[in-house]
Amino acid sequence: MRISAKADYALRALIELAQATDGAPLRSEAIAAAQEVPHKFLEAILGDLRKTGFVSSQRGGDGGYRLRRPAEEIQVAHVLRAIDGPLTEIRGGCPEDATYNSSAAALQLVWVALRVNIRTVLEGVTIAQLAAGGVPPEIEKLTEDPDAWRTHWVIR
Amino acid sequence: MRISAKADYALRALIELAQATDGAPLRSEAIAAAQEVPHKFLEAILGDLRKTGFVSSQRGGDGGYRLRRPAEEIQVAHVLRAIDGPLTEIRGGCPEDATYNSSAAALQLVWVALRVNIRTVLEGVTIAQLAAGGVPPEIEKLTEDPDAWRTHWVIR
DNA sequence: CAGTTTCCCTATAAAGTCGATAGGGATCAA
DNA sequence: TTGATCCCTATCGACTTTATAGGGAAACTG
Repeated sequence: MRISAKADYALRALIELAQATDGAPLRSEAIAAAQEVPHKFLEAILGDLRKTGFVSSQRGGDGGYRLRRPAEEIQVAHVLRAIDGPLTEIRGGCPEDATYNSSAAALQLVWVALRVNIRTVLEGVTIAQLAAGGVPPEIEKLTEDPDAWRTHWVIR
Repeated sequence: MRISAKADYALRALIELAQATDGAPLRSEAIAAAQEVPHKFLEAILGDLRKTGFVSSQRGGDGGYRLRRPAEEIQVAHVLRAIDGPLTEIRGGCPEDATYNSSAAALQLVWVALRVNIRTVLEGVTIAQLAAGGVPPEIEKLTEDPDAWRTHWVIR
């Protein structure tokens, strides 16, 4: 699972917007500064988020960006799909379309099961929860094993 | 999670080798034909699998490739890491190295939990199981919900 | 030892993606 | 009208992906 810089920046921008409680919109420059992200790059990402309905924008002196949907309804998965495309892709297609000859047929089960487990996490966390500084208990539970925090290296 | 053609071909080649029970090695051409994979591309992949210790090779008239390790000990995750790199990457680094300011700190928990769930599937299936035509019951259980077989589209 | 077979190594290549940067046009509020 | 801000297009270098082509090196066969 490769999370691009673009997707990471998009999530951080949405979290920042979710934390702006007062009515005033946030300028892209302010978001970029708060999250230490290249301003012009973030501008392009905010454009994508606007086209996909996550934020609305206003130009002019008091302009900026606002969340367009309640933060409680925006799942991490929604953002990743809008920015990076499908969560799970096998050779450029979706898992249920992967076809194998009989000797490798079980591979498809692996890809479908993999997608299920990816969805459990990414559809189980909302921008509102992240903006509040946490994740749901069932997700947090997954991180409690110390091994979860260790990299498993390639065997050579 | 993006599974490249290369990784997919590598897994299918290893499954094919695991099913070759008699002592004779399998020629790359034979594997390519059985799995309908471009021969020259597969040759390069088999070279990678040899360098990473998954297979051994022999040249000459009766040459070909053999598994170098027991199929029961080769996890899908091992192959993907050797061919495609780390299972989970956030902006080019590992989840535990992702750093955020305090307002977005909870994102790291998402990435760590995500990696845990990815590992559960990919470290839970071996080449031997795939060659036998199935996956462990706890993995298969994940695929039983009909929704597991449906694509979740982007919300616009 | 010659011939055949197979692996092995290097080069090439088109297309696409990623992570930006630059410049200026469009729009809005005061 | 002015200044602020969003918005659009173009560009860029580096890298990755999915291959294809040609021939060298080694092993076995008779």
